[in-house]
Amino acid sequence: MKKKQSATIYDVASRVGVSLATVSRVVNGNTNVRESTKRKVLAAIDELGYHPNAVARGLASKKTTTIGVVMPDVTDMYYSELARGIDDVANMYHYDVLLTNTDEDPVRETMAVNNLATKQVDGIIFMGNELDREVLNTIASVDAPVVLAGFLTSDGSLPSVNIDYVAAIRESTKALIRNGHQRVALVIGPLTHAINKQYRLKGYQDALEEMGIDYDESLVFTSHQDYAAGMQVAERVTAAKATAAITYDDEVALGIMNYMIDKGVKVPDDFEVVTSNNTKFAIVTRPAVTSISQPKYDIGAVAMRMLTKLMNNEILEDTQITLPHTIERRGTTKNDLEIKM
Amino acid sequence: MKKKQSATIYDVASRVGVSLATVSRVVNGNTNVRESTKRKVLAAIDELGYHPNAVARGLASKKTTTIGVVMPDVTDMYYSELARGIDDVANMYHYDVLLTNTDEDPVRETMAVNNLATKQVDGIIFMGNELDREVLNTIASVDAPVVLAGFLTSDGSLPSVNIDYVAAIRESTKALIRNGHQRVALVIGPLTHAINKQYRLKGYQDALEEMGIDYDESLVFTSHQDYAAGMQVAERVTAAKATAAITYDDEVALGIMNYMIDKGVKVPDDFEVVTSNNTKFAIVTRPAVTSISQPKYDIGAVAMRMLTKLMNNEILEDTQITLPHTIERRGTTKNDLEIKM
DNA sequence: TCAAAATATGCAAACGCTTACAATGTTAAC
DNA sequence: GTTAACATTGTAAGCGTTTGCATATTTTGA
Repeated sequence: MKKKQSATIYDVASRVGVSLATVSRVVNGNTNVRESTKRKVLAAIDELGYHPNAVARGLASKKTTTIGVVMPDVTDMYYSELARGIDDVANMYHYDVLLTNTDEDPVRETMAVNNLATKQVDGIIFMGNELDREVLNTIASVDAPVVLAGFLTSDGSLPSVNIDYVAAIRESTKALIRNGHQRVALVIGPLTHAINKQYRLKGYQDALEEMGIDYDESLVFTSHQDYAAGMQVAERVTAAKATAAITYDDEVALGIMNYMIDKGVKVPDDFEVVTSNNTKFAIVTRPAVTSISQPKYDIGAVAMRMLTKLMNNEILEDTQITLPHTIERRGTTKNDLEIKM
Repeated sequence: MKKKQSATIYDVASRVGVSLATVSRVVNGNTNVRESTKRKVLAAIDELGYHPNAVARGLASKKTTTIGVVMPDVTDMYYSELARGIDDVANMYHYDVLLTNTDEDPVRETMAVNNLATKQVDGIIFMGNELDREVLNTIASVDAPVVLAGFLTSDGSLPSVNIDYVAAIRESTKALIRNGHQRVALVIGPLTHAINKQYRLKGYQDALEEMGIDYDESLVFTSHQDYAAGMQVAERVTAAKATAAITYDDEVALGIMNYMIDKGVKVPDDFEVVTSNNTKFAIVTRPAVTSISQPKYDIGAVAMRMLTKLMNNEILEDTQITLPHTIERRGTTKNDLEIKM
């Protein structure tokens, strides 16, 4: 049933009348091969339809030209855009990508990393919201470089690429306050996550302080990262008498916005919304959602580029990379929304 | 810098005082091992932190427990949901997933398949809209089973899982016609693709015929699979004096809907829209979009399940699987939209 | 108690390639 | 014509497993 067993390096060697080593050299682009024999080898390779076996190659060379990507969920726009950036530059450097969804479950994250180690990946890119202690240990025990994309640990012990979350949230919060809001809700993920507590919340608090508004804990909400959760939190936001909200996730923002619209609250006239990820979700609604614009594709791409260097044992001049962000003003904020840094 | 070289099967064998073969047997769950030695081996494995090297294993056993997934774009909701279904059942059967984005470029699709063959994947799941001749040849030359998810070839030469596109489009078209529309636009992909010409267009034509309406070619539009393209085609749809549209892609549907809304056309009062994929995009807008509901996750899951059987050399009783679809009635169609089969 | 049957274990040959190192062939300067 | 220096090619030892076959070792039945 199956096609004929593909030729091995031995087949082409014997056909040309040279040794395995020579064939291996031409396959790997080694320069020390006479032009004429190189041509003959190439011809034989072509005739036999020889394709080097990557597994054997990996065993012999200890390099698999494969990297692992562990992410919460491919189905989440934010992560899939990062993944696309990763994949594109991975291909550029001839790496393949082994993808794993974890739903942010530390157990599955640990298993994923271990599994990738077993498969001898040359490197790993890790996405999520927080690094569980156990996962961190696992990562540390793995003999492959790891870089974080789109989040970071509080101690910066692992290379990562992100935007300046503190500044991004600070700017948007201030812009909202300048728009006349005294009660701006902040909807983020669990405060047990460094990215939420030390960065997003920090940016929010900084803005309040700069604008001379007292911090009110009851305006900070925790929500899951999906549309339904947004709808739910919207009720609490309303109860807290907030007149504007900043969210960390686009789907959550849409949930909030639609809750308002469905309740007859005018957006942006009576309620303004700013979200954080600027995925396609932010532009397909009416009104479209004002958002912090993260260079998602680039975050993935840069993370992958860092990883190639690490895999190549190059020294990174900077392990904590911060990419620039902007604010995309759209219909969920009043036209006079003023963005100042 | 790097952690100590991990232990090999040899290390645990010598520690316990047994041969490689025995260790290999316990690792692989072979039953022919005395309970007492099995315990000792397991203990040694634990102490040494031994993890079998999947690459070596792959070389020796000719099985990599890895499958390849080639898809147009992870960033596309439709495909990423299929991918999630694939990934989940792949994990269930202990397979890892090698992911490749092709943007539907036949050249990249060919490269992807060849590359996966090189990496010795045990099977491949292919997504897209059409199989180019060259790609088809490449697939045929690969020594690994392939199953198509979410599309099919006209000759059914490859296993695949889909919904009944003809029926789905026929039903929605008829429902729209019953709602009083004489000019229903059909927005699909290139007619060079079997899935568009032989299935979607067919369903549309069948509906017209059954409802006694003449087929008007000028109501059939071709569009790229994204939001901006939807906006563009909307203009042509308007010019053609269509009063309703059926689209093959949710982003396209949103583009059309927003174009209408922006032009002051009331949806659904003056224009009705039905889309095909029922992704999150269809529910986050106001109005939410009526859609054919495909079991996307299941399509991926079932495709993967088929693949496991194929990889296991089991016989498939049915190679062309059709999963049931429904119609999700939402705000872009009038409430009295009547769905009949 | 012993041979035969059933279980456990070991041996060693693959698997297909990379890569030091050794060997051979060429070239060029004198 | 030599020989040193360089370019080209070959040898063979791994890489870490799996697995068919041979060799113990234990169990079973009479």
